[in-house]
Parts: sequence; structure tokens; C-alpha cells
Amino acid sequence: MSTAKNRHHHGDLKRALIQAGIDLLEEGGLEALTLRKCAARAGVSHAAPAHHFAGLPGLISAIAEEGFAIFSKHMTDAIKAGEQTDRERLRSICRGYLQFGLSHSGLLKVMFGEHGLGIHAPRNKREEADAYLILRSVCAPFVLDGEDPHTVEAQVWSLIHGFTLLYIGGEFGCSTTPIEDSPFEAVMALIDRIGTQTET
Amino acid sequence: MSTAKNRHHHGDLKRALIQAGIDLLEEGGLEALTLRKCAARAGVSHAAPAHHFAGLPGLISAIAEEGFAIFSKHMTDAIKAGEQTDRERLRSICRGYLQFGLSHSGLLKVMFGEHGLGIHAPRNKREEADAYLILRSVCAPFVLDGEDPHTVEAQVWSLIHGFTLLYIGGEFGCSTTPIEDSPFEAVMALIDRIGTQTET
DNA sequence: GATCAAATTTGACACTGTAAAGTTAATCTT
DNA sequence: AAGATTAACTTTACAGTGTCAAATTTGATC
Repeated sequence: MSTAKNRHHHGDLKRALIQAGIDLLEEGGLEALTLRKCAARAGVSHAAPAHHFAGLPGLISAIAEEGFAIFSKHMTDAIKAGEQTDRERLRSICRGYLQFGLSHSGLLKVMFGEHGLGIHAPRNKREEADAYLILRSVCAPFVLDGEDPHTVEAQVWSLIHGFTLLYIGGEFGCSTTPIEDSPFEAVMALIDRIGTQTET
Repeated sequence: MSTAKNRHHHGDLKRALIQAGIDLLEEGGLEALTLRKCAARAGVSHAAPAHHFAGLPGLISAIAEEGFAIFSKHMTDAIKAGEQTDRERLRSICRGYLQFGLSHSGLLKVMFGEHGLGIHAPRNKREEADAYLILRSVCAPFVLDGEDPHTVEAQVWSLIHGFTLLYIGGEFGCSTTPIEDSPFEAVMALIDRIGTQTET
């Protein structure tokens, strides 16, 4: 009696298909992601995936969900690294966001894409590592008195999400050497002003 | 002797194909955009587009280029509306950015997508209406002494681009009634702090 | 009017998603 | 334990897609 859920031929086909899909996605982008190729990589016939996902959109949704899990782990690690002040944690999460985008650009696009469900889709397991809750907790210390928490979240999220996508897309002069670049530092400088009093 | 470049059967097939592509894109998203459907809508055979574009990616690039032209006009109109202060112009361009995204979401995704070429691709005609130059000119008044102009541009662009994509994706509670909503106002409040002195 | 080149069509091929029917293997029932 | 049942997977088939090579049409040129 193994830990795998499926009993027949393949040990855990569903997971194997998701992993094959992620590999194809990161190797050749969304266009290379194909049900038949995933099936071939998993060693099953081309129609097998239909029994585990609702077509290609269904597989993409599952990949996106797995992507959010990886993303959440990435964020959690970025925050846990050493003792940090609230401000440092906010900076760390932004750096982690960009780094995730750089190393998993295909995954990030799928997560927020057409069939990606978005960040608020209910993930069955480990609610405490939910990506949105991480963002929320890191932003919380910078919510001013009487201010809506969503305000800070929207500011931080929009800034780092927009910068990451534009940076990945090469809009800031395609992938200049270090991350510590002027446009990123500009964004971080603005992040640093969030949660401070506006000058009169 | 007409103004059309093409001499044979169709008056201006290239433009007709691009327009058909934009229609398909906004009707059914990127998945509905197909060379054969574009050809059918333009009333030509399925292989005709190959003589005007480098395959589907080529058509998408052309659509993206047309999208940037529409985008630039949208921005220009937003700025020209009435006499505005520099600060009002900055707010207007951000509102225009979001409004364009709301009414042309498919086009916006293609413009910054895989085959979209991005905002810096050389557009042959009307350089003065280039989208990036518009952003640059609106941001210019808020560049502090000795500061890199790219700083302000990166801040403004990242903020409004990220917010627009997240808003379109329904991440802020899918399309709440008016644009003057709390998350958008939060972003605008941060925009209003750009170009002001940081408190000591 | 014959020639020529560009624009478009026709036909074909490989690849894709998808559905229906068939096959295998593990579980259940009695 | 033997047959029935069901889940996992395969096989087969079909419509739609991009793409290529070869006709074919069309407008212009000489």
C-alpha cells in the first residue's frame, strides 16, 4: 500500500502530468505546453490526461495552483531569512517576488493568466502559507491608523507585480546584469515611503 | 489609383486581417485568435495571411503594434482634456491607462505579451505620439534635481501597469462598480507622492 | 496582345484537443 | 474463490489549426 492515490498502472499520473507541464512551460513557454506532450513525457497515451483534468485549461489551472504553492514557499523563505525588521521583511518579499518572476517567468504568467484562477482561488492545503496571506501579513505593520489594510496591499502588490512583469518583458532594457539596478531601486525607494506620514 | 498599397483582389488585405484579428481577440480572447478565422472574416482563403505576416506570431505582432497606436491616441486624448496641471496630467494618464485596459484587455495583454514587442519597438509612423514618450513627458515635471528620469517613469509605470493587470484579472474583487474604488484610489494616492520631497 | 511578377488559392501534411468505444487491472460481492 | 463492477488507461477517429509547395488568377509592363 503506497502513498500514491492512483492504484493502477501509473504511480501518480496526475502529479507526473503537472510536473511535465511545468517543465514544458519553463522550457518553451506557454506555446510548448501541450496535453499530448505532457502525456508522452509521463509515458502514457495522449488521451490519458483527459481523465485527470478538464482539458488543457484544466491542466493549466492545476499548474497555476502548483505555481502558487511554489511561490508561497519562495516568499516564506525570503521572509524567514534571518531576523528582519518589518521594513526589511517588506523589502525581502518584493525581492522574492521579482526573483520568482525571473526564475519562473512562464509559471508566473500562467498563475495570473487566463486560466490561472488568481491569488484568491481556494487552495485546499496549507492555508497558512497562502500567498495572499503572506502579502497581507507583511503589509500589516504599515497600515496607518484608520486606514484600510487593502490600501497598503494594493500599493505594494501593484508596484512589485507591475515592475516584475515589465522587467521580465524587457521593458526596462532587457535583463541588465544585477537586480540591484536603478529601476528596481527606484521602485524599492517608493516602497520605502509606504506607511510613512505624508509631508504636510 | 487608390490609396491602398495592394493592387490585386483585395483593397487592403493586410489591414483587414489585422482588424479581423483585433475583433476576434476582443470577442473571445487570445485563444479565439486564429489565422484561418481572420482569413475567413476577411473573405480570403486560409493561406492568404502567410503572404502578409510571418505566421501567427507575425500577425500578433502587427496587432500589438496597432494596439500601441490606439493606446497612444487614448493617452493623448486623456492628457489633452481641458487645461491641467502637471499633477493632473499624471493622474489623467494613469486613469487612461486603466480605462484602456478595461475596454481593451485582450489587446493590452497581447501588447505586453510574448510576441508583443513591447513599448520600445520602433513604430514607423507618428513618432511624436509614441506611448513611451507620452509617459516620459508626463513624468518629467516630477523628476527631482539630479535624479534619473527613469526613476519616476519606472515608479509610475510599474504602479499603474501592475494595478491595471491585477484589476483586469479580478484580483481586487472582480470589477467593482466604479473606477473610483478604494484600491485604485490607494494607488493614486501613492502616485501623488511621487516627485515630492521625502520627509526627513 | 504576350509576358511577367505579385497576390491569392488549392491541396496536402503534421500536430493539436476531444470524444467515443474498447481494454486492462484492481476491488467488491456473494 | 469466481464472477461482476468500476476505475485507469488505450485505441481509434474526427474537426480544427499552422505551414508549406505547387498551381492559378490578376493587374501591370513591354
